Amino acid sequence: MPELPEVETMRRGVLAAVGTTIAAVERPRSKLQSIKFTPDFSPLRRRILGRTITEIGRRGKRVLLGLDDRSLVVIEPRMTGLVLVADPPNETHLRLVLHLEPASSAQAGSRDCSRLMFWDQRGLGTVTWLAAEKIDSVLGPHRIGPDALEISADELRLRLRSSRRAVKVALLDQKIVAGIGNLYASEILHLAGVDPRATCHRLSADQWERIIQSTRAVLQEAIRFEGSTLSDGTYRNALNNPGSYQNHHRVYDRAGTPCPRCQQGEILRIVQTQRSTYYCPKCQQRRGKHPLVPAV
DNA sequence: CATATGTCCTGAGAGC
DNA sequence: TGCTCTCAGGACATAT
Repeated sequence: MPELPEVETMRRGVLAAVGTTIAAVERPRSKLQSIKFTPDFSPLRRRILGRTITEIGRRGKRVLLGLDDRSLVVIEPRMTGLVLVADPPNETHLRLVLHLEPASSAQAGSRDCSRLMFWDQRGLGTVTWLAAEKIDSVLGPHRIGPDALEISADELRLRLRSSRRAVKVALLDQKIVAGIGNLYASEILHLAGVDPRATCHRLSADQWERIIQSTRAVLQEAIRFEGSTLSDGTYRNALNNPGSYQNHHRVYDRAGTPCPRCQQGEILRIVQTQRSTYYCPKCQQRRGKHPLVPAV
């Protein structure tokens, strides 16, 4: 699940690890198949053991641990991965444990962060170590687009103005804009009052402006509520507590309920490129009056 | 049995 | 025809 708001919440939740040194790297033994490490686990452990974590960042839906030799550990949660500093939901799906020590005695005892963990139920997530000189080829602008919280309406329109794809499908393309996933794409387009089936090259500058405003509003609000924990309960923040933005969803997984804005139509579920899309057929139309973007 | 929030790859078909 | 774009489908692995 983790999309930009969930990954950003994870990142903020493990910031206490900045300044600590990686004292041990453990892959808990389990009957499950290992997640994918690049390079393989043993060489990866050798590369990061003894290094100090100098910064913790985010690139789209990935958490980045910057090390003191300018190399990078990239944690990619994909469907069910979690980055944790508190005890994980269970031991079975714990995939990686970094044991941390304060780098200087000055830090000891202040903020406690003795372990940084990666937990992943389905095991589709990945952990990758990148030497400094390889970072750009994997995470550079030709591989991943601008962050969804930073891209401008003009830049987004420029990148999609000749596209024949439906706008909802295009917003999921991480090379175009990074961080939007299936859940937030529906929420963003509902707030923007744009039909998710509308073709990109037919959208007006005004519609792109509303999409950008809604992107920022929805993602920032979702971060404020620490992301969405759906009915399966999988997503947790770094302290293993659920988010609460699911209580503010307007359309996602709400087919058959009245539209919270116009109160007229029922929310519909359709399928686009094999994935669910939710929208209100009354206030998200290709043509006709577009609604005001309400304050969030 | 079908469903699930992400990403990567291959191949078929459409359209300029 | 050739090139580019788009999408279906499968894969990954687990749980409800």
